[in-house]
Amino acid sequence: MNELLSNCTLFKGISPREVLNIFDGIFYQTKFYEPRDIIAYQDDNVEHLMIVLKGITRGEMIDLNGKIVIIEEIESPRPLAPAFIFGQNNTYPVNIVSQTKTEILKIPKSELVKMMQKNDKLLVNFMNNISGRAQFLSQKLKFLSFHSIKGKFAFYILNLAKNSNSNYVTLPFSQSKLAELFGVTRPSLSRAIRELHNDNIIRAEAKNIQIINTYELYEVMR
Amino acid sequence: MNELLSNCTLFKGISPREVLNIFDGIFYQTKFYEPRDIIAYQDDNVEHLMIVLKGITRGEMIDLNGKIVIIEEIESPRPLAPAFIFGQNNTYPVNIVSQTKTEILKIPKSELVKMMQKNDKLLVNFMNNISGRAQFLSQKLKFLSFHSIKGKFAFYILNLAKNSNSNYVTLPFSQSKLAELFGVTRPSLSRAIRELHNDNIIRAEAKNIQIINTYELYEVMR
DNA sequence: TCAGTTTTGTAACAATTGTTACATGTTGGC
DNA sequence: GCCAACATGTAACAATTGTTACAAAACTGA
Repeated sequence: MNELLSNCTLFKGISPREVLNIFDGIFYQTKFYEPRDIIAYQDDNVEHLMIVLKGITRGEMIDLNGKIVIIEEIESPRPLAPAFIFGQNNTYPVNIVSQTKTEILKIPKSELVKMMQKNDKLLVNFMNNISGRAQFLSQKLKFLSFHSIKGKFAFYILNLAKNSNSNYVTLPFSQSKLAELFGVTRPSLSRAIRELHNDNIIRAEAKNIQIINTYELYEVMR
Repeated sequence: MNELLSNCTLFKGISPREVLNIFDGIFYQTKFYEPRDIIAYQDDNVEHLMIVLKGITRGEMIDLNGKIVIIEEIESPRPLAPAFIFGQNNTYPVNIVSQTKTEILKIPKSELVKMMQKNDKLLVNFMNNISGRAQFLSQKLKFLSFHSIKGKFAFYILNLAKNSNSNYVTLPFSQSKLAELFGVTRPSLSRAIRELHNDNIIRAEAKNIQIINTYELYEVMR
C-alpha cells in the first residue's frame, strides 16, 4: 500500500518508508467495491478522506429524468473529492460509483489532521491539491464570464501568445475540441474566427493564427 | 494584534493567548499602505500569507483599455487570496489595492506551514477557508453551466423549494438583483418567468411563486 | 394622503448563437 | 495516386437573449 501511495499526488516526494511512518498510530480502513457499487451518495456527509488504491471510479450526476451525466473519472491512486472534506458544505457534490473492482482507503478527517501535522510534505501536498482545484475553478469561471464566443477566443489566443511570447500562435486542438472546451458549437466558433479575420484583427489559416491588432483583440473581450 | 486576529476566520476559536503562542518563534512582518497603494500586482508570485489587520483593500482587474473592474472588497481582519498561496499557479489573480490607510500582516509560506503544524485549529480553519472557496466556485460553475435563463431560474427556485419543503416560494431578492446574480438582464429574466407562468409550469405573482408542474420544471433545466 | 422612488410587466427590434446541411480541404494508410 | 475519415468553411433559418423604452404597480417617507 505504501508504495502505491507514494505515486499519489498527496504523497508526492514522500518515500514509502516515510509513508509507513506517517500511518503509524493512525486509524484507517480499506474497503472493496464491485463494479456499479455506489461508494458515496450525493449530499452524504464527507467524513473521511477516501483514496482510490485500485480500480477506477466515476463521479456521476443524475438529473431527475433518470439521465446520467458523467462528470469525471478518477483512477488509482487518487483522492476522492478532497476539496469537500473541509469547508462549510461537507457533502459529496455527486454520486461516486465504482466502475471496476475497486479498493478504497478511508481515513477519518480527524486522523488526516494528525497526519498533516506530523508531516509537512503531506500538509503542503494537500494544500496544493485543494488550492489547485480552487485555482482551476477560478480560471474556468473567469473564462465563462466572457459572454461572447469572440471574447472567449480572444482570451484564449492572447493567453497562448503570452506564453509563447509571439504574435503567431498555433491552436493545439481541432476546432471541434476547442468548441467543446468553450461550450459552444463548432460552426459558431468557426464563424467567430472568420469574423475576427474579416475585421482584420487576426489572420487565421487553419490552426495558424497571427494576431494583427492586439488592442482590438483586447477590446473584443470587453 | 493577537486580539484582532482572534476575530479573523483563520483564527476562529483560538484565544488571543493561544495566538501569541502560535506566533512564538515565527518570522513575520507588518507593512503599512496609503490609499491607492498597490499591495500586490496581478501575476506576482504569492510568497506570503497576507492578512488585512486594519483598513480596506480591493481586488481590481484592469482591462487594457484602462477600465477598472472592481472585483471584491476585503476588510480587516481577513486573509488576502489564501487559495493562491499553495497550488500550481502561485500568482495573484488580480491587483490588490489599498483603499484606506491599511496595515498588512505578512507571513512567509514556510512559516505558515510551521504554524499550522503547531496548532490544529489553525490548520483546520485554513483548510475550511480554501475548501469553502473551492466549494463556492464549484457551485457558481454548476449554476453557470445551465445555459438558458429558464434553466437557471428553475434550478434556483427548486433549491428554494427544497430548503423550505414547500411548493410555494418567495423570491428573496428583487428581479433586478436576481438578474444580476444570474448574469442576465432584468427584462430577459422577467420574460423567462412570464413564459414559465404562461406554460403553466409555475404561477408567478410578484415575488410569490407556486410550482405547479415539478416534472416540467426539472425538464426545463435539461 | 401624496409625491417620488423602486419594482415589475411588456413590447419592438437588434445581436448572438444554435441547428442543420452541404461543400471543400487535409491527411494517412494502402 | 487514391480513397476514407476527419477537419474546416459556409449558408439559411430558428431560438434565445440583449437593448431600449415606456407604462403600470408597489412601496416609502414626510
